[in-house]
Amino acid sequence: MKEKFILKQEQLFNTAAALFAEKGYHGTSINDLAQAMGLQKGSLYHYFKSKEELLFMLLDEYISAALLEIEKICALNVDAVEKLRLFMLFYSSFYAGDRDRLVLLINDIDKLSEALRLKIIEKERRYTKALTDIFSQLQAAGIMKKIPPAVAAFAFFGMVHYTCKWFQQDGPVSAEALGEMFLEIFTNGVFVNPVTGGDVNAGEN
Amino acid sequence: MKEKFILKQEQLFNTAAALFAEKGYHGTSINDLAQAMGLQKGSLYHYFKSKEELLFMLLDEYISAALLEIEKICALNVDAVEKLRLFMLFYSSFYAGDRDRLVLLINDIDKLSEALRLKIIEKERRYTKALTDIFSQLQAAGIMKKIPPAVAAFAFFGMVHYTCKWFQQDGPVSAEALGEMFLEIFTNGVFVNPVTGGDVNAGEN
DNA sequence: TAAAAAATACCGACCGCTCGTTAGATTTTT
DNA sequence: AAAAATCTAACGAGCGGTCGGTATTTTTTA
Repeated sequence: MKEKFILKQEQLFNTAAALFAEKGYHGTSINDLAQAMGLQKGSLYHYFKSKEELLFMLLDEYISAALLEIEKICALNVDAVEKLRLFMLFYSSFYAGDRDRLVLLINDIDKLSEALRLKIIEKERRYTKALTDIFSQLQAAGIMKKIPPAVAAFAFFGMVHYTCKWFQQDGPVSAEALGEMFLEIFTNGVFVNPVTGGDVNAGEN
Repeated sequence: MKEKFILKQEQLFNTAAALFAEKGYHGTSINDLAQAMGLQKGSLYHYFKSKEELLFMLLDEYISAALLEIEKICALNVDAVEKLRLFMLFYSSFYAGDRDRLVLLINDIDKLSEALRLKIIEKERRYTKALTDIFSQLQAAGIMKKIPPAVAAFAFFGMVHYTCKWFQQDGPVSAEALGEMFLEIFTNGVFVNPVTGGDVNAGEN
């Protein structure tokens, strides 16, 4: 039975994610982690070969799961408006749904060495491209304002990623409801009727 | 002449901010900092009494400057729409304008001990309240959709704070232009014409 | 089914190194 | 000569990681 190993490793991963998220990667010692698991630190090295590899596995597992779902959405045969809706709803609830991992992805990715970091960044790049492509399509169709797609994409990622600093899963707003709000803010804005003044280029095309 | 002291301390602060931003608070040693300043590490203790106090001073100086300006804006005798505009433009260009300090504020605030962290958080709380108050006024006036003001505020902060992960000051988009885009996205959305479907409660009031 | 063998999980001491911090001596500036 | 800035050397603690050895569990064998 390999099950036992996998099970305990998973428990270890979750504990590590929680500790890293709380005190930072460098701020959490292997000993801290061992204590939280009720083990001696030497014992942990049966589950990973180095602290850095542990961090990498946490991040990679997480981002790969997101990427899989996102590429499914992008492969759907629906128009760009609907694709954007699905993307944003999924992305919001996915990332607002696992605070610990999100904190790691935001704070500690730079603590990886070049080689490992690039593997993570490459995957990030893929779904950044997915979203900018959707924006480009929307602009080509005259539906979206001429805001640089990359700026729009990072503005959205910012809204979502920052949830790890304030959003509580057990609070009055669910992760799904939050996604709906982000979608609405991002596509139509918070104002009931458009208010002009500093408009970039609203209404053309 | 106290000038020399202040000047060198300022230089030290900027160096520390850059290193902390790059490698993290725990990832940067006093020795790293000393080398970057061309001094021995013991010598640095003429300029601060502990590493933690150094971090605190960096954060406090920065957030206090922002808060001062924000409270000026809130005290202006203009309507809420204009107040929101001024708030967002200032906030965007201020935070997108000093990447190092912003990274610290996002990543390393939790490395402070309880007592010092609370001092920073209290100031953050004040300008979070400033923005939520503006939203409440806009909603009372029927100008803004019924999105919880706190959610809207954090959505905006997220867009801005996340710039430290991608925005380059010397790139094709200036910090001011970025502020205009964020304002437009946030108030009117990226779509040219409102697209319904998942609307929270657009059009009422 | 029971003993033997193999694989797994864990311990605890230890390595070399770096950490933040301190204190006293020394150099540089005023 | 006084004051400010810097250096040197050392401290105790903690770091990530290693290793030989020991329980414990699982698998194989008879």
